[in-house]
Amino acid sequence: MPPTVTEPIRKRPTLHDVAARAGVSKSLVSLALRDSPKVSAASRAAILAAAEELGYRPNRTASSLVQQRTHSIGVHILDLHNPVFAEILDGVHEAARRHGYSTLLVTGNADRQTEKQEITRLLESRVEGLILIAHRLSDDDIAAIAAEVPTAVVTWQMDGIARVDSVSGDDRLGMRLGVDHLVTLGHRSIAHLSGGENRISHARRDGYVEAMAAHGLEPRVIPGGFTESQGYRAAHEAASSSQDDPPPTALLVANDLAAIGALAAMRDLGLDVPGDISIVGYDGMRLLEALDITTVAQPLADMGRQAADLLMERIDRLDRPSVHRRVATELRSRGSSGPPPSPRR
Amino acid sequence: MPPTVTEPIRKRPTLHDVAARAGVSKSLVSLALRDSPKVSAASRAAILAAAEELGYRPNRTASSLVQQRTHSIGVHILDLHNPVFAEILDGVHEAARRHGYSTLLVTGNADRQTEKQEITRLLESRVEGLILIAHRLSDDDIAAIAAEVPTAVVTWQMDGIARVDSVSGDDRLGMRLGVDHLVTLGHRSIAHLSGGENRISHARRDGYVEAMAAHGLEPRVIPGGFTESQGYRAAHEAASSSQDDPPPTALLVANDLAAIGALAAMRDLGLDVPGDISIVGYDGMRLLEALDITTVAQPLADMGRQAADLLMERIDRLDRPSVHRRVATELRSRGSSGPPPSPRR
DNA sequence: ATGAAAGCGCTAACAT
DNA sequence: ATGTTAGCGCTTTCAT
Repeated sequence: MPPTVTEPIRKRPTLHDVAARAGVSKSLVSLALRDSPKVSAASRAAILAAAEELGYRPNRTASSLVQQRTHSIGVHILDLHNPVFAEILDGVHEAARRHGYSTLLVTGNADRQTEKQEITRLLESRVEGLILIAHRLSDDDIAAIAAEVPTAVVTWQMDGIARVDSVSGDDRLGMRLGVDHLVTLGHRSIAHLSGGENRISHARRDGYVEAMAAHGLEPRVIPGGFTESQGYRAAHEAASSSQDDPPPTALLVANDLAAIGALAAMRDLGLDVPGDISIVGYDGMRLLEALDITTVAQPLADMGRQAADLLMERIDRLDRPSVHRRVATELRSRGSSGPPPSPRR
Repeated sequence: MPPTVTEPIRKRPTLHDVAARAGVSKSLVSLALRDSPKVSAASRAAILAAAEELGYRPNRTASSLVQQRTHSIGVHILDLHNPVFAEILDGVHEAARRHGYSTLLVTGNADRQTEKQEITRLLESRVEGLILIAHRLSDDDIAAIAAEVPTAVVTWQMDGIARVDSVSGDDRLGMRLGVDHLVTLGHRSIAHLSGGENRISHARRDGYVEAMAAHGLEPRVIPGGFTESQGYRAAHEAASSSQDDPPPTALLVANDLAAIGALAAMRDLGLDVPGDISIVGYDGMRLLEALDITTVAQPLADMGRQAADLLMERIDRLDRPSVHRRVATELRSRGSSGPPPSPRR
């Protein structure tokens, strides 16, 4: 059992208090605490002791104010419930730490209004750069933000906006990989469960339609979304055939989370995966390995790392031209995809 | 295509600049911007216009410094990869917003060292309160932190530490519910895949052992962890029988993520769930509904909400006695649990 | 090696 | 209703 602390939380000691106790000036304390070499060993020892005894804790708001630097970057995540974003964030954290920056993490939870508010908060906190891990803002919004602070966007390619860099996979190519995989397995009736009305979903949908056309196949897009439940509903709809419209033999889903939902729907419909119907997701989140679901994978942590690296570069050199980094997308074949059922009914 | 901004990022305008442009004093601008009633309509209009034209953005570090308040709380999350924590966080966010606080979100990603550093950062940023959504700190660490700032702990009951409140489910009861569920289905050989060496895992393990004893059954604990891969390994070990040690007919797993891994292991071993073996998770995260896995559920968002509410209360009344809130735990029966295979071999 | 003084951008107490 | 003034806690010249 730890000692029960009962004194009231007193006003925190300041540099002034430490200085008084160590019998030196404020300036010297400041230097000593930041390991300046021009402090004598004796003073340093006295100062460190005094700080320790008082439980001194530097005040970042004060130091940020005078330094005109916060040493922090803001990170906006679209939706913390999607593990994909946590994986991207790992890379961001790693790179930010490496560069000596701390991160201010916020989320709009997929609500555009909240998203803007949270970003405003970051700007008021004077972050030195901003990383948007997926977002719902318009190009104008982004341009306005980037006019205030260097910005890097992950999961979407940004072009022609000053001071904005971006990192993304190739969504069209990715969908092509997915379609090719299924066609190679023998599928011809492949439906796409879309991710809803946003840019990424549109790109993936377009990629799907193109790839189907390239194989001379008829596309079929079922409106869906990026969550398990939306995937569930869309998959349910896709697989419940009407008599004049036989169900597809494969579902290419807009993202991994929705693919999990799709799998659930097949189970509830009593369909075997991949025996009756194949399912392919998109993003490559870790969890899908355990779930044995085929997916079009992106190097998530690496995307975050690259975005943070680009941002740091830009903070140092504000007017470098915008760059976009395209990362490799690859198909990871697992147990949720296989040949179509042999007797087509 | 948005207008391409090319001017360099100039020094941000301050209150002083706005005041000069509007032809009034700094103080009046400050008042106007914060909707004080003692500003004339004319001045207010002029000030708002000037601020707009200059693209004025208040500086929170400055305002925090002078107000001696940050209007923010710190939130530490053990592991952003576990969707359980995102659900708890929803509740925290909701309550914090309601009380007019913003949140500073950090994660140690299950690394004790990083965890301490991140919390230190929060303290230096002068958060007015701290919420720990699972943690690996000692009671002494917590006591030291709480001596600086009001603290609320989620998922673990804290007792006897001044200025620390907590919200948790009843892990022993929860495990009892899990065991009872399986026993009622007819299971007698129920193994527990533990969550590793931490307090929560220990409590859940103890609860399991007690519940088994209450039914006169032999407990069997397999060391595991809180991740999918650890669940996978532990389940694999549990279900691969040696000849003198028949495999259990049910696995009661330390948390949901590990239960997903356990399910994967059964699939890879060619075992049917629940035909050959039943699986029950713990936490009640949303995703498990789609995956149709039985789990011992806690009201996650509500736990976060209550923790934030307690924290706000304590910020207002520092010396209120510590309180612990216990939330209801319930079994959600789904498709991963059923009767044991009839011919026991 | 150390200290005095100025000031970061803002708010608040006080004056008018 | 508006302006003046004095800091908040810190870093950073500039002296000594």
